[in-house]
Amino acid sequence: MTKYKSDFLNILQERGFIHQCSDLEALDAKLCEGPQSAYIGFDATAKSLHVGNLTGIMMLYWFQQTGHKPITLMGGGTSKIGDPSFKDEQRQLMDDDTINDNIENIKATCFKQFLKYGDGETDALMVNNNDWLDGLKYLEFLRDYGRYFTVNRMLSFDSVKQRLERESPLSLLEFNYMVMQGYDFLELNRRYGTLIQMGGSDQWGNIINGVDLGHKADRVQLFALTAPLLTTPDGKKMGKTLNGAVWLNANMLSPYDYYQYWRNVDDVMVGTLLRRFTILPISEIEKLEALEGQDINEAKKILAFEATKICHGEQAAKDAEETALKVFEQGGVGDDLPVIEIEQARLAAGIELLELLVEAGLAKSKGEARRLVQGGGIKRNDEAVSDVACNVAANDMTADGHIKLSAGKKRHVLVKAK
RNA sequence: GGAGGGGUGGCAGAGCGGUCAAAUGCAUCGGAUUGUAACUCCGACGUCUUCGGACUACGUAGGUUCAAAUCCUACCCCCUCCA
Repeated sequence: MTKYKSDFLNILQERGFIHQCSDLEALDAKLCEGPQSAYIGFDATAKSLHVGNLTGIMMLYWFQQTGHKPITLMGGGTSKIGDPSFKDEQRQLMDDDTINDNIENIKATCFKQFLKYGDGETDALMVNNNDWLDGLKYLEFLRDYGRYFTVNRMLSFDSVKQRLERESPLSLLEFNYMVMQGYDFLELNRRYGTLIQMGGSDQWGNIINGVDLGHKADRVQLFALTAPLLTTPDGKKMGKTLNGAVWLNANMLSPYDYYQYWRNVDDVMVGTLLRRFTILPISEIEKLEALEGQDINEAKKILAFEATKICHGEQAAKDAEETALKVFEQGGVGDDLPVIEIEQARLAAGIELLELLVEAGLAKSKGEARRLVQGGGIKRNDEAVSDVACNVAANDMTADGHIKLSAGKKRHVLVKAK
C-alpha cells in the first residue's frame, strides 16, 4: 500500500476512497503545506440528499478532520435548468425559492451532522453556484472561457462518448454542463483559493475540465480526486429501497428504515461500506471483515448502527437497533416501527383488511393487497392471514394496544386507535 | 429537402386483424430455503371488483371493420442513408 505524507490521503487510501487523481504526488505535498480547501458539488433538486451522495460527504468529513476546509457547493444555478441526463422525465423548472428552501433543508439535515460550518480556517463553507452562474453573459463567457474548451476534447470524454456510441441524443445544454462545472471550479479557486475538487468517478471528466480551465485561464494547478463509484455486486447503483431513494433527511426516511437499509446490505459489501461510511478505526473494521458466514450479521449490525449514528445521532441509532432486535430477533414489536392511527369508531366497526393494508402503506392498491394475502405474505399479529375478505377490528388489539400488520418479513406497521 | 426504418408494460424486446392485459428476459414484490445476506426453486406482477367480471392501455388524433397493438389517413418524435 502506498504511503502518503498527508493524513488525508492516507485515510482516504485505507478507506477505499481513491480512484483517480490528476496528480497524487503534488496533491500530497500541497496538503502537507497547510490547510487547503476542497469542494464537491451537490444537486439542489430535492429537500434531501441520499446515500448516493454519502461518499462525497464522507470525503469532506475526513478532509475537515485532517485539518482542511471543506466546501459544499450547491448546484442552485444548474438546478434551475434541471439535470438533463434524465431527459425522458419532463424536467420542471425550479424557482429560486424552492431551490433555496432545498438548500437550507439539505444543509440542516444532511451536512450539519458531518461537517462543522463557520468562519474559522477549517470550518466548512456552503456556496451556491447560482451566485455566479446566474449573471453570466453568454457572449462574454464564450469569449473569456469558451476558447479554452475544444469540442474535440469534449468529445473524447467517456460520458460523451458513451452517449454518442449508444446513439442517444446529447443536447447542447447537457454538453454545456461540463463547461459550467469547470467554470465552478475556476470561480471557487478565485474566490477561496480552492485547489481541489472531489467527487465520484463518474464526475472525473467534469472535474478534469475544471482543472484544465484553471491551468489555461489562470495558470494554477488544480487537483481532481475521485472515489470509486459504489455498486452492488450485480453492478447496480446503490441506494434504493422499496420506497425509493435512501434519503438522509429523517423526515423523508425514518432512522429505523435507514438502519434497516444498512442492515440488509449484501454480505460482500460489508467491508467496503464499513470503511467508507463509518468512522470506526481500521483495525476494528479489519476484524469485522474477517467474520464469515452467519457471523457477518454482527458486522452488519455494527455497520447499520454506526452509519445511522453519524447521520441521525446516537439516540436514533440506539432506538433503531433496539427495534430491530425486538422485531427480528424476538419476533415482537419496537417503538420505531411505523404507526398508523385509526379512529376508534372505525376500528370498533371493523375495517376490511385489504383496505387497511393500503392505508398502512403496505400495499399500493387493494388488488395488490389481495395478491399479497393470496401469496401468503400478510400477517396479523404475526399470524398468517389467508382469508382475503376478513376484517380487522378492535378485538384484534393485543394487550399492548395495537395491531401488528406485516407484509413480508421486513415490513411491519402498528395500527393504533385514536 | 429526398429515401427508408421505427415509436409496445419500470427497462429490454416479441407480436403485425380475432384465442392480446399483450411472449420472453431483466427489474420488482411475496412464498420456500437461510443468517433480516447471496444462490436456488415456486408464485405474483395495469386499475377497480359484490371475484362472475368491469374499465383503461401498445407515440397522438381520426378512420375502415362485427372485431385493430396489428389495416388506412394526418400529425408529433426518434434513427439510418442520400443532398
